[in-house]
Amino acid sequence: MARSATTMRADILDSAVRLFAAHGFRGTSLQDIATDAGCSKASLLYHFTNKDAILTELLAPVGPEFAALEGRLAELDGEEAARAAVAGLVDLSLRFRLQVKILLQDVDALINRPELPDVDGITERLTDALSGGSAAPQARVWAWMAMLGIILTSAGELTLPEETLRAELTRGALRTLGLQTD
Amino acid sequence: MARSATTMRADILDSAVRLFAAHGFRGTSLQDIATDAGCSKASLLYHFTNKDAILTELLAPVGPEFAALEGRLAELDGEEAARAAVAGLVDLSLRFRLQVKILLQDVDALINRPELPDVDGITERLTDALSGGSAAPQARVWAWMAMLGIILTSAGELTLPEETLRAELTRGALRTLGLQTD
DNA sequence: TCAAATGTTGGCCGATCGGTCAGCTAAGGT
DNA sequence: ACCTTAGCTGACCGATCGGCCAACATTTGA
Repeated sequence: MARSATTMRADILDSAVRLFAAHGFRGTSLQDIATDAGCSKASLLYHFTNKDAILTELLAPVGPEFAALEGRLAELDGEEAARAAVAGLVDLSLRFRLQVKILLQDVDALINRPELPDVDGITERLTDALSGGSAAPQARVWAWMAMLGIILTSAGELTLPEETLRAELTRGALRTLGLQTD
Repeated sequence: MARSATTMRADILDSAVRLFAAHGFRGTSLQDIATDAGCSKASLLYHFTNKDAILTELLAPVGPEFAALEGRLAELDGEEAARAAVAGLVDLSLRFRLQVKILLQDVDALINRPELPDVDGITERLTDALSGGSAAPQARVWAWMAMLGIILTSAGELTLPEETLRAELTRGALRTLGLQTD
């Protein structure tokens, strides 16, 4: 018992989220995760029932956060809703960089999994909120939604400090939607 | 000899580009492509030396197009270069929807393949062109570059006519970059 | 002190992957 | 009629995948 069960699970999830984000879910083997986490492949499957369970658990915190954002947006209308949606999405994307990347790049492998966040539904409702602030057509909103998640793809390459990145993402989003920036 | 060699190769590439775009390179097996193209797996490997060769060939037309765009941009400066870069990228992304999606989502599987377009280098030079028109910081340009490619991900879901999509993508890009729109 | 519980591992399994090969069919030239 | 060639295929191969299990190590509590 080198590490406690809690520590071991955390280490495995830490390795998995980095590797899934870098090489994709299908491009990462259990052996890859085990090597990175410093244990055997069999040990992974003692702490997690299977590979999918690892993915499900590391994405678990994201679902409720999106749901909470949707709840907040439901009470707003028009431009106010759109600005809140931008702020919320920028915040979530920065706080869950790797998870958002996984959600986007492996969306095909994740679709139709009831235990995971309903990406399509979430996207649809957020699109409604973003469109509320202007007559921004479908394509413009879609474009910005996609942009937000994918820019974090280049996590390692973007050397900007987090606050600068947050400000630029917010400004770019508002501009794309046709809303005034400070 | 059901189909001529030329027809067969074209059919295989047509199946492959759709399946790679939908399920990823790693998520598509040779058997999947063969079934879709209506032939045996062995027949694929008669027409193409291996799975990589299929990928290389269906991406082949994209590289020269990007290179040509870079060439045109090299003769321009400042805002003029940025506007030309936007127009060129929108055009390429619309004309090579599926290929662009593959390039983005499977970038990890494609990196360091000398026979394929140098994604990193292309991105870097286009980023320079886009930045030329304004003081647009790194993050804003990156964000829009990513957006452009990924929006085409939702090819099937976006029901907008191509001309509307082209206009909206162009307008959104110019706005994000802080350039005036018509 | 010694089980019982917890954590860990090497070795193994069936499935699937990309890729090979001998051999089949059909068309074309002579 | 015959042979060559191009096109195509079922069967098979080695490698790798996710997952399972018996056995072993370590800690814990009575």
